[in-house]
Amino acid sequence: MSRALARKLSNFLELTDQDKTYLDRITFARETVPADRDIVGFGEVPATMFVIERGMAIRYRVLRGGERQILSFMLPGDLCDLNVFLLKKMDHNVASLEELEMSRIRRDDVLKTYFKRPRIAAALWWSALQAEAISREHIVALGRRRARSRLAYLFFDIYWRLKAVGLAEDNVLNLPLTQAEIGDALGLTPVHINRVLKELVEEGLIDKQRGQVQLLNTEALQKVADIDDHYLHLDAPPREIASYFHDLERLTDVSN
Amino acid sequence: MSRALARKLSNFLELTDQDKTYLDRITFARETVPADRDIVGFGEVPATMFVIERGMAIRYRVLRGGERQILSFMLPGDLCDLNVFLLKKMDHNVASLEELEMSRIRRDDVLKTYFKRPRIAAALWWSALQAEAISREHIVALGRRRARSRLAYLFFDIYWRLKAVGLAEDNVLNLPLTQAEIGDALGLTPVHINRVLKELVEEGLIDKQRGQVQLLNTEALQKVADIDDHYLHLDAPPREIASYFHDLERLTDVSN
DNA sequence: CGTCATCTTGAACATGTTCAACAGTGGTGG
DNA sequence: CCACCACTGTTGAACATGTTCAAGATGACG
Repeated sequence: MSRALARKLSNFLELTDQDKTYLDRITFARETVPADRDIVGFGEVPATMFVIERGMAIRYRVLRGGERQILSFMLPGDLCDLNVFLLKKMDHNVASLEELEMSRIRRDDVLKTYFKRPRIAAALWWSALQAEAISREHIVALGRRRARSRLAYLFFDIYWRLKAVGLAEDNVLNLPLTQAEIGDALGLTPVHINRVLKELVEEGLIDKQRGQVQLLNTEALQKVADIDDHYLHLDAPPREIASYFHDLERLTDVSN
Repeated sequence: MSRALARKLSNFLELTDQDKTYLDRITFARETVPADRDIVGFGEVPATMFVIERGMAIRYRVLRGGERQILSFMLPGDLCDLNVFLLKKMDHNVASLEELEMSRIRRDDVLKTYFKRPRIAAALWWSALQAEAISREHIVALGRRRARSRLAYLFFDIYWRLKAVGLAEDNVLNLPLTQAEIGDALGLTPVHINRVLKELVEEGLIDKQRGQVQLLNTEALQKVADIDDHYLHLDAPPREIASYFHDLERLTDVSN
């Protein structure tokens, strides 16, 4: 059922057919969500975890004054949240940015995975780690980068992540965001986003049209962004860890 | 050996004497680190995880231009990182802010804990979750709050966390930070920190002297910070989760 | 074809930065 | 014990980046 999840996890380890079958079995209730709908609301106690299958979602917080801060973007294959299982209630919202498809994974099945399918659990853990690395980069961007730099960083973040799940052509990315939403992610006003975006286009660094951005000069743009492509930690885990989980799984009941 | 860790984890679940003995057994190599030393450097592959026993540390990144962004503060009982185990190399540094004591936990012992002591593993997982909630709040602060608000937020963050491990008297917190370091955490310049700090003192909201901050009017200050105290998720996990791990542990070999 | 959201642009403004100078403070060695 | 040094904190003035407010243009969609 969940092609996206398998695709994402296979960045971390090679999935056997058996693994893929297992993932198919625990993902269920695939559904289509219209654009701009809250998927999980502040204060709720989510009973299942879910996976984005198609489309883009955000996690965000709204402050008392009504300002919004987007905490992260969720792309196909991303999980939300390995975490919320232990929390009593959500401290933020999750919403669709466009029409998307998602499916669910039961809390029980996640817990069981931890003990019955250590390799897959390790891959899930890994994807949580990657999310944290992304979140660290977000903090750096908001704390210590100027507007142009934040924008460039955003493009690369999304581009590399889309690319990692095979959803971006070379130097082109779909970005179904209004300028206000970009501002909410980067801690800037829509007006300023508009201006800086215009600059980047005029300088020939990017081109844009209808929710699509083309990176015209990646080298220069990456200099503007001041990042390298290592922070995503998309490469496989250290060998010893991988083999630890592999060995462990051989000793474990994999029958269900 | 590790009083701090047990103290912290007991916020999440009741630790039996056996649990405490187990934690003692897996923490080792307690050592004292002088102030302003890198504990784990960028690019390194950490072989062990560690726990802060006494004192304060930071995780930080340095940009090409030399600007620094502090990613998080690490207080006694905090782990660094449940995460790095799966990463090939560190994408940030960890350093001591003052003289501190830390001890280590072997990678193997962490992995074994996951399968042999599910309850403790759940508590470790929980503490990783809490760290993420803190990091979400950091993003909100940097993205959508003004300087006064960020400062007030920082005081509460550290205060509540210190309080949770029994290390803060009422409305007083030790904050062994220079104004430059506060700036590096909040995405502001030292000069501006100085000015806003002065404002807060003149308004009678706080008092400060020698690395110590007193919260004089918590109600007003919390309004300035625009946060509530729920985000730390210090309360226990949902009952069903707790009992799941409890049951699981009864079926598991706890002998070593 | 009308309506709503989004985008675009200008001008005045605010918050925070930069640069620079000096004061306090703690630690070190003579 | 004092003198010196380095780091931290403090303050002012000019400046820059990004915000706010406001108005109009464009575009998507029924």
